[in-house]
Amino acid sequence: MTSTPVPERARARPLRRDAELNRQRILRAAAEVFTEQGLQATLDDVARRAGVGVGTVYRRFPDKEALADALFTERLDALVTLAEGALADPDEWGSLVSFLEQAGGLLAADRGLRQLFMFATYGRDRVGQARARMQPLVTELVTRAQAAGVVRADLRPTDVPFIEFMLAGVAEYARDARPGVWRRYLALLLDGLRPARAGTTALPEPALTPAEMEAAMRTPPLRRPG
Amino acid sequence: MTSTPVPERARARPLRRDAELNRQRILRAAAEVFTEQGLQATLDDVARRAGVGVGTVYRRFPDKEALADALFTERLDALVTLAEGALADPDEWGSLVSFLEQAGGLLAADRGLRQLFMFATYGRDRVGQARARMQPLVTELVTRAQAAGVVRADLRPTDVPFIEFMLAGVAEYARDARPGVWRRYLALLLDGLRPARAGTTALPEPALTPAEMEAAMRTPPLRRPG
Amino acid sequence: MTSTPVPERARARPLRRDAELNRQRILRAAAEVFTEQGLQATLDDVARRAGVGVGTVYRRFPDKEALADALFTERLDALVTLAEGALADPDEWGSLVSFLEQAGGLLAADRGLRQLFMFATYGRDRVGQARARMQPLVTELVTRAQAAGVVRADLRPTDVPFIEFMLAGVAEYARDARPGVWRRYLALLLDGLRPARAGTTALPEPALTPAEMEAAMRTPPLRRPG
Amino acid sequence: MTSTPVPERARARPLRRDAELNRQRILRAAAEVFTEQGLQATLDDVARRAGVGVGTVYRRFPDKEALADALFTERLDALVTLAEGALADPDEWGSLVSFLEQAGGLLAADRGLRQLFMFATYGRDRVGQARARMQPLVTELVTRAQAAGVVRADLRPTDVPFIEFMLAGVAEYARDARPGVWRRYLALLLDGLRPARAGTTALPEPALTPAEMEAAMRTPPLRRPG
DNA sequence: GATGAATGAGTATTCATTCAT
DNA sequence: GATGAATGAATACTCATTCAT
Repeated sequence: MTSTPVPERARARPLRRDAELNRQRILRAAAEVFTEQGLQATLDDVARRAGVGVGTVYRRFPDKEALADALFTERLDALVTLAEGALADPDEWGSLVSFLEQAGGLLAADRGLRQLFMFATYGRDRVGQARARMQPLVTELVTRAQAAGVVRADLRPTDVPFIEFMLAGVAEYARDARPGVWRRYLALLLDGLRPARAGTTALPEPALTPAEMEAAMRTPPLRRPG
Repeated sequence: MTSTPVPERARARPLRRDAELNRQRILRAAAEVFTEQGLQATLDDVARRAGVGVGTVYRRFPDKEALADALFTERLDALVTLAEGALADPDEWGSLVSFLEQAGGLLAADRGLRQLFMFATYGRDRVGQARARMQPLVTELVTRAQAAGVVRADLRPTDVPFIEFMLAGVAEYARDARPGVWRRYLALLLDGLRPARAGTTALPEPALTPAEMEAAMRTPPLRRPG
Repeated sequence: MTSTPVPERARARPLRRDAELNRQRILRAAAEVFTEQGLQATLDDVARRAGVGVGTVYRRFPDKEALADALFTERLDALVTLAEGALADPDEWGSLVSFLEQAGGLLAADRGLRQLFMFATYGRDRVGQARARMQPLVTELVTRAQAAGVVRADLRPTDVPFIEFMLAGVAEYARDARPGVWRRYLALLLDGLRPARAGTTALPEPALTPAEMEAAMRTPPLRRPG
Repeated sequence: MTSTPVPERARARPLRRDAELNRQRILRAAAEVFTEQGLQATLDDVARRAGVGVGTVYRRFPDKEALADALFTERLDALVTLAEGALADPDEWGSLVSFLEQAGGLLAADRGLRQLFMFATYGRDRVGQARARMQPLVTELVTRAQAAGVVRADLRPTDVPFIEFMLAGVAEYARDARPGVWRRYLALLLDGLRPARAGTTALPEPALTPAEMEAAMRTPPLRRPG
């Protein structure tokens, strides 16, 4: 913070130290602002919170979408970390549960992220990449649990993100009335994840394939048609 | 007052024929447009689609909110009808399932309705009324199933709308990639609704009370949903 | 008030009994509505108050301006009547005073009329005709008083309407705070109208000629230039 | 804080040069446009005249009211200056006359200002402040003249603004036909202001108290002035 | 004739994005 | 590089006026 405030600047690409600093500031500000107000927050809001000019925001991120995108990526990175942590836990069932819980916690705390998930006009681009990194981890989490017989056999890795979407739906609706209820519904879902027993129905409709998952992400934002 | 100084004024609704027709056209158009684009659609869009001028839309509905409201009411009425139909079915489990399925179908088909549910700036007022009419029906549906021992004892009537919210979350995300997957997750949830067995966890976090449900509806939402 | 309120209807033109009735109703309604809300009142407001449809208003008056115009004329007719009454009074000073007072009272009671006077976008057309009828009366009032030596010699008949405009200005500003203050300023003006004494300045700037008065009335309403 | 990690941020107003220039341009344009068209002029009109985009106008002034307000303030400041100048003149009568004349000139030249005074939807807040600054000056002007015996004893300081309103009324009506006639009526009024003589009536109706003056300003005015 | 439904240009305001300093 | 000023298309809503019934 004190020394070498200005970068080495030898190679072309890497941002100057202070530029990178600004980038971080903006991302942090955007996270806060979007978390509080949702995605309709103004870029001026973000800039003000970050203590920079709007121009600076635009220098770092081509447009609002890109900023949301970057944020999205960051959050997904957090999810990846969570998944990695979960995998490190040898408890097949417990690790899955804890992953879903922590992911739910992230989603419940962040309105902007929920909007991105549910009505994303922004940010779908980078998701693919992040999801790609997630996928093997989640797959491992799921198959390992299935191998241990603690999770129903017809669960698919792509079901996991959808479980999160469901929790996001709950969290959004109850956001003020009772921010924590999503845990109730996670419990319900967890019971549904257990191995088949009497009365269990096989899951109809196959899960989305990874390719479909991709496609879902790329769905055009649905702006005005005319 | 005696000699008819004023011509025939007083027939309750003379030209109402075409006016009502237009009202229907507008509602139909709004349904389509909101379904496709969500609530950020312009009233001009609606008017264009209906083939009328904006002024006509405003003549019928004081503002955008009122239009969404009317639409919402219509849909919620449909839900009420669904619940009534379900109650008429003596099969305790089947009726609940069929209700959830049909409600899911409605939600899945209508992006505007989903937004209304989740990010609504509009229409929360009427939801209360509709929910009020729903509540006894849903309560009956749930308690009857519990009495018959086909549903877990700790399920509460206010859980039902949340199940719908979850399905809405799924439907929104997969809306183009695979509009029907929500059925897969309904199945998962249904398995979770079954009576407690080994491995079932008691639901943590109490369900929302009806009062909290009310409060959730009245939560000041975001201004623009996108 | 009781007999023959409606014209003989023999020739082609005169309105049907009920049509004329409607015309009166509309004028009465307009008077009320404009008095209360000023000229920005909607023609729908007027129609509603009159208990007729807007279409009827438009059948009787080509546009809003014409309606305001007609109203204006009506009021000016009242002024004419006032002037006639004043002339009947042999008291040269008293009659002038009483005319100004009554005219002031009319103006003070009617916001629409004040607006018409002060910012008229409407109604200037017919004023000419009414003013034409007024002029000889007012002229007589003034010259008679001058002949009797009770009014300053340089007062001109066209000054009279301007005295009204001034009172209108006062009345508008104090309309709620103290509706009656205009009388205070009328008194001030009356003192100014007295014959010249020591300290009296001759009036600079000639009064408007009748032709200029005409012109003032015809001043284009000053809408948007582009 | 030591090594300037952030580039020069903090110079109180860097580019303000051109911004301030634009602000001036906008105010000037608004003055013109409002003067010509009155307050119903569009902010687009103002922007067009100023040669800037509407957005720029909105960047400088939160809304139309604020712009009118700023303009109003400027003008009222001019009035205050006028009053100060008048007080500096030792001639008790002449200074009062010259103040009324100059104020009349301002009002006569500016249709927007007249509307603001008489039908203002805007700007009433600041008027209060300006009036507050004016009041002691005007009071001094009046009482000094009364002490010198050159003005009638029953004149009150709150009469002064009303004299202006009267002149505004005249000026508005004759604005095109003869912009200068208001001087004629000022002369008339001035004669009325002279000390009581034979034939002078005591002013009926007390003048407005300062509190009533305040109240008059706060009167909810008409929405659109035309 | 009367009615009130329909029309659409017009108004204030917002906000993503560009660009001169 | 950073700043924040400028831009203008877009949006919800109003109201004078026209016209089908």
